[in-house]
Amino acid sequence: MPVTLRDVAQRAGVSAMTVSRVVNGSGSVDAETQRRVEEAILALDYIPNRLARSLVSQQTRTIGLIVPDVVNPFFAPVVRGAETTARKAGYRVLLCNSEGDLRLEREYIEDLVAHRVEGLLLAPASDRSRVALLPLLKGRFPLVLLDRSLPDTDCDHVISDSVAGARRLVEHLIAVGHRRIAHFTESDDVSTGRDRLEGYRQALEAAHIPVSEDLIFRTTTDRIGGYRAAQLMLHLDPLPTAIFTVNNMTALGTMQALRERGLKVPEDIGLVCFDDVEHLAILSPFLTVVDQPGETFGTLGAQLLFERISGKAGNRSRRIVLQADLIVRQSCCANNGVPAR
Amino acid sequence: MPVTLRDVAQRAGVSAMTVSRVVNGSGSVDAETQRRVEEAILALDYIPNRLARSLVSQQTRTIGLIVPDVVNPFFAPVVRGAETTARKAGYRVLLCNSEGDLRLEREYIEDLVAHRVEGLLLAPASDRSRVALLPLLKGRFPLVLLDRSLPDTDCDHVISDSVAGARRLVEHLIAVGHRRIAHFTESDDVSTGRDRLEGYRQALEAAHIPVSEDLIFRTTTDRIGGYRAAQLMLHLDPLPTAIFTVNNMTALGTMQALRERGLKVPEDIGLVCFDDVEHLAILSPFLTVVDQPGETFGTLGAQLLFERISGKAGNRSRRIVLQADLIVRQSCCANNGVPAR
DNA sequence: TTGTAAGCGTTATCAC
DNA sequence: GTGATAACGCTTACAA
Repeated sequence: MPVTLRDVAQRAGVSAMTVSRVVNGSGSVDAETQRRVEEAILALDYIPNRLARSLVSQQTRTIGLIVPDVVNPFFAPVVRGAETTARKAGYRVLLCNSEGDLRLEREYIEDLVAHRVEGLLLAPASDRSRVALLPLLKGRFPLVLLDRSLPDTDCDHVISDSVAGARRLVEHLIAVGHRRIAHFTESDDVSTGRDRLEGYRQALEAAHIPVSEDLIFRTTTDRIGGYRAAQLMLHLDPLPTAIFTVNNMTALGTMQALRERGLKVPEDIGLVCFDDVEHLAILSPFLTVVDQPGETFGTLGAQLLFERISGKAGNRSRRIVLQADLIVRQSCCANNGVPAR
Repeated sequence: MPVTLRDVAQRAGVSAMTVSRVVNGSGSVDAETQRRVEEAILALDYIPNRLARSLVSQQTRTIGLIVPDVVNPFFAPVVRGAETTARKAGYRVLLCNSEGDLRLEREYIEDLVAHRVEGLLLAPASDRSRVALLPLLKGRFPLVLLDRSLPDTDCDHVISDSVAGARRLVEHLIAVGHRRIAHFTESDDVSTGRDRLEGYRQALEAAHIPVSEDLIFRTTTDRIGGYRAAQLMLHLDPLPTAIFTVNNMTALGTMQALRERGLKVPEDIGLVCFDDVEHLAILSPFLTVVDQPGETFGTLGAQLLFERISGKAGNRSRRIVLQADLIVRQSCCANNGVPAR
């Protein structure tokens, strides 16, 4: 139903090829002919069919970007960074929300490949995302992993140093006097979760504080997960004096549960987490966090990807580890002393 | 370079058509042949080229969704609602971030049309978005506007009742004793801004409070905008006792400026806004807001669009106006009395 | 049940 | 400077 090249050609009294040349500014066209063609294009509101174009040119100038949650304040800047970089390179981005769901993620991956995107940026839902990537890996499809790495998977990465970040966060808690520190983490099949748990252990061990499995709660990395973990934790006696949650949303849910119990942060219990909570610091400038440079994840990820796409990347896979910055605010009793338990 | 139907056909020792039939489950294929073809598909990791498919079938089963800011807590659920509904209908969504930029928005519109999306959901950047839509409107292209309407534009809409919402918000302020109420709004070419200003006026006039242009500040609807408007407002003497901001991000920026001046909400000054601030209420349960049902915007918008696409919609354009709910918290001195000025 | 031919809308190539 | 032709990967229509 839409207007095609032929329609324009017919109206301008020329061949399809001439119209194509005018549209693409390729080849040379007589000035008068060009004028007639342009007139026809405008009159008919002709917009070239990219499907056909891509089919023949064998390039879509499109990349895919899959994240577990566009809405999460951490991923939002990642998306922005990737999109900006892609635009500058003349590429568009197909953005997909996997909702952390493996099946949905797999569907999106196939979908994007079916669309013949030239590369894929993926923040995988979990280690098990690997299965869906196997065919791509085998075919050396341009692929860059963001935020989370995959075991036994040799491909480009942009991640941050979760071990060091978590360690510093917990060291900070210890430095201000905490010794009974709970950790809310996710199931064992997400690299960031594993690494942050490792950082937690390292910090405790370095301070000769025994690591108690009773203080480690497995949960989902959303608000509900934080809420549930906190509820479980509240049964402990004595209560921990501080909590380290695996990410921002988990911290929010935790806050909610603590609030409902009448516990105040940081007076009654300390709270720190990974990922800053954009905007939130303005309303409640107290959560001490490890802030990851989201936009940089997107920017660098896209850059790596374009190097792959253009074949400039070589055979070895690159691994970029970004620094995660500690932002100390007041959520851990740094100023008021640790509650006695 | 990717594997094609022919490659599979060759490997399975059949014609391309047979492979096509197996892939699509259309026509009838001998069980043994089918097995061989499936084996070949698996062995080669064949994924059908959707570009080619769409080109011949003349349908992409794809819709476009353009919002000014995926990250904004209001639009996030809109996106989710639209995506879920689309998926159920067997469609995928191309999600684009216009950043409120008219040029970018226009590029995305053309891009999506070039992609031959079958319909478009658009939360327009401003009244001037209309220009880019003219060709679509003329061609009766399936289009549904979200959140914001466009002047002199006859097409399907899902908006909320900004006039009534704003009126109720300001009536509430008045009811608890405020009379000197500032309003931070956007430039005049966004329908929601206009409507909320209108609601503000109506509420004041109904209470026989003169509308003072000095109390109305035009700004951008992001955090920076709120911050700047608040800084200007702080020069007023006497200060207003309450502020009504056009949306959530503006309120955040306003908070920031007030905080820097040592003004507390709601003790020193009241603050209410449109749009709830997801998650935020947990940390700081005090902002009184008009909450718009974001997800419903997306869901209904997509439904309207699919009715258009399938031709079930008829000629007249539909206009859905959603109720905007007042959520009273404690940001307007309801409990503590209005500061004397 | 299976294969052949034509064509979707565009561009690359090579004549004219 | 311009146009015919083939091809991109696939499906519809028809033939065997």
